[in-house]
Amino acid sequence: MRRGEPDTAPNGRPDAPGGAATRPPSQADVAALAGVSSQTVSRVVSGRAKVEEATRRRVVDAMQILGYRANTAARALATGRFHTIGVLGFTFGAHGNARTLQAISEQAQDAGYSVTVMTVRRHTEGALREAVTALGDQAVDGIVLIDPQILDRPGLELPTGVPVVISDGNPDRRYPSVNNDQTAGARGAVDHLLGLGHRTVWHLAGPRDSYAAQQRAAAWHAALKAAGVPIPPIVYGDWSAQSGYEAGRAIATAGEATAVFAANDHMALGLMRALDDAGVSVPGDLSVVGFDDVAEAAFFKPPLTTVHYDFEQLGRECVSLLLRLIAEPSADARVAVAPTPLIVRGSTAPPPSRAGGSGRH
Amino acid sequence: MRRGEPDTAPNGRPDAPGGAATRPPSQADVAALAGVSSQTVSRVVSGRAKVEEATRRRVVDAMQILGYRANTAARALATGRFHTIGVLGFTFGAHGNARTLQAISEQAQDAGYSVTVMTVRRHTEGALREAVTALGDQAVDGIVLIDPQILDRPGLELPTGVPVVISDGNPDRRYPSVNNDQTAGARGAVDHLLGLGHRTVWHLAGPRDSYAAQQRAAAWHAALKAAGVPIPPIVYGDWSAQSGYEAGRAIATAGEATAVFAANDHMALGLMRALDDAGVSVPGDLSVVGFDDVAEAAFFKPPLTTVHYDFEQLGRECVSLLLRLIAEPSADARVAVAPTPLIVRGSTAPPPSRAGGSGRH
DNA sequence: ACAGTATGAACGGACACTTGA
DNA sequence: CTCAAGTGTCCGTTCATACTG
Repeated sequence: MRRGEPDTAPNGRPDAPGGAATRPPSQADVAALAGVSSQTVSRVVSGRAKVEEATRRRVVDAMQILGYRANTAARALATGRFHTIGVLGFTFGAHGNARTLQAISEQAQDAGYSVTVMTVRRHTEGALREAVTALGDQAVDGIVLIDPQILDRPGLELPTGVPVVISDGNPDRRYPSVNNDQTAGARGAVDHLLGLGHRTVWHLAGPRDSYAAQQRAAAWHAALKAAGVPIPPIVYGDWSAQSGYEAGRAIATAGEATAVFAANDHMALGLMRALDDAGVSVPGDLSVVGFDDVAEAAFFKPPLTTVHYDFEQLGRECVSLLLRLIAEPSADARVAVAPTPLIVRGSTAPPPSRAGGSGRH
Repeated sequence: MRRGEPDTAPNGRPDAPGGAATRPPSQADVAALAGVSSQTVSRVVSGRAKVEEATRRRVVDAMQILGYRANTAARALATGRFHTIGVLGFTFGAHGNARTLQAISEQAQDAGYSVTVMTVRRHTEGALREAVTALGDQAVDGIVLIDPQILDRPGLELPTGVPVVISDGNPDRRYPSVNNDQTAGARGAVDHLLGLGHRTVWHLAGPRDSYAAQQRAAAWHAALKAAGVPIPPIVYGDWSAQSGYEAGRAIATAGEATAVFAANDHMALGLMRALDDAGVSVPGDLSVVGFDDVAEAAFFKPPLTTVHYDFEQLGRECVSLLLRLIAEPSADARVAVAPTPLIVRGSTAPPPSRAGGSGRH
């Protein structure tokens, strides 16, 4: 039914009859109704040029009547700008990413940008290429990479020509990144525990391929080294409470640790549960510190001492930086990092006194 | 630098010199390089028409060399299809919505669709209109409404002309919806508790404006009524653990309840924490059932008995239905609901024996 | 007549330039 | 000469149709 004058209603006013709407109203329709040229409609819409007030009103009224909405595709085609940013990640279902995405969405919306989410499947080769391809199909003005380890994927090629900002990523790479101060957070956790008198602090780390996990582990290591205390082996989890539980069983069995710094709150929860099952009291026998400060952490039993992480600010800063780079590709990419204060609750205490014996088994 | 022949390189091959890429390659560029017409390139891209194999190869090679990506805006303009679905909600940072969004994203991607997230701010009038306007700006082929109470907003007008599917929404409304079986889930929770011998079951509900919360509360009410047991007053929370904690204090103070069905796991967590603080043992003195079955619920103390909720299936079904409606607006909107089985863990038990006295204060 | 290929008009909006008071 | 409004071209694709060997 494209260009056929015979079988279609005249282009001028396609939805006049009460039937199904043929197509959305265009600038031309508005112009016709308002008795002006479509150029004038464009002026009114963009607000970038002078239009006489009376004319403007007529146009606005016509838009109202017809229910005119600008066609983003046409606008994007003409301007080369999509007013859309893409967010690329493994998953948006996980706590931290979800909060970051929400902040990104709000900040982008305030700036008049839409947000397109692009999921990279963890385990399929093809899907990876697909997601990135879609992102490269000239549909976004910029990209926030929310799971930076995606960059380690072989065969990955981020689209060139659009700016990319990495959320919580490796600053050594070729893209600018926005980071909360994970190092300070981890150090704060370790120092808190050492300050309570613990001889050393164990670490329940996130997965090896996570940059955030690596950073936290490195900061933990550095803090112990700086304090000159022995460095226990790292125990690895996968961010899940389940993995924390398994780690907790191992730690309880080993029976050496008096303090554990977990790389996120969910693992800390599983850890505490395993310790409880093993008859190890938290914080009486063993102190636990988490990371993230999820809203539930204060209601764990015991309430979890944890490092507060500001995902919202992270997301907002990513958008700010990205929009700056979109407007001015050579813009300064410095970004202020958000602090990561330690929230002390009930899961940490001085180690059990030597006098009382370590005999908790 | 638009149409000026004088000050611009000839349109034919703008990025030939090694300088900064002027603009992405177009079909015309590919066609020129391959020595065919751009129409032939279009055919190769769409695969919808016969092209001689040798020609096809030349075109594909040319696309490779130039790094050609189809311009989605131009395609959308020409076809009227955006291959994008919009997801509209209050927040994607909350647990359930985040998981649903992730499932939507994956399912949409598999079908070749992008996903645009549109956040409606809870408390600003203007922003609401803005979000919906953006969504209505002819940029999506369909919408999944993930927070159906958005529909209750005064002045809200969802764009017409694109199909809308509601996730977990009121089926009485004008849009088709996909629902997990919340009613069965809530009934299962209540029946489980009554089956354990509790005289009645209290309900810690979600916020009044949430349709999901309403449905769970209604099912709880119906189950009690069907059992012919007394119906305690509803206690309201806001989904947060904090609100669960406050409710828990009130319930502990009242001292009447022996069983509480909480409308989500996070409130159940706060509830249990408050009970513990008040010296009420769970499940010894009081049983608690949650709703959602978050991954952490098994690691609460005690492990939470809860109704399992399949957000992933919910999201997938929403996309399936929406794509069906996009392809065929009059398609059948029936959708199979996912079961919501009760997962029995450690937070439920028979009520304290009357003999032992109810005297826990 | 047949198989492939070339042609040119939309799609809706933006913008440089032009025209009318 | 200023300022509001109009004209015409182009953005990159798709699709119907005309063309060619």
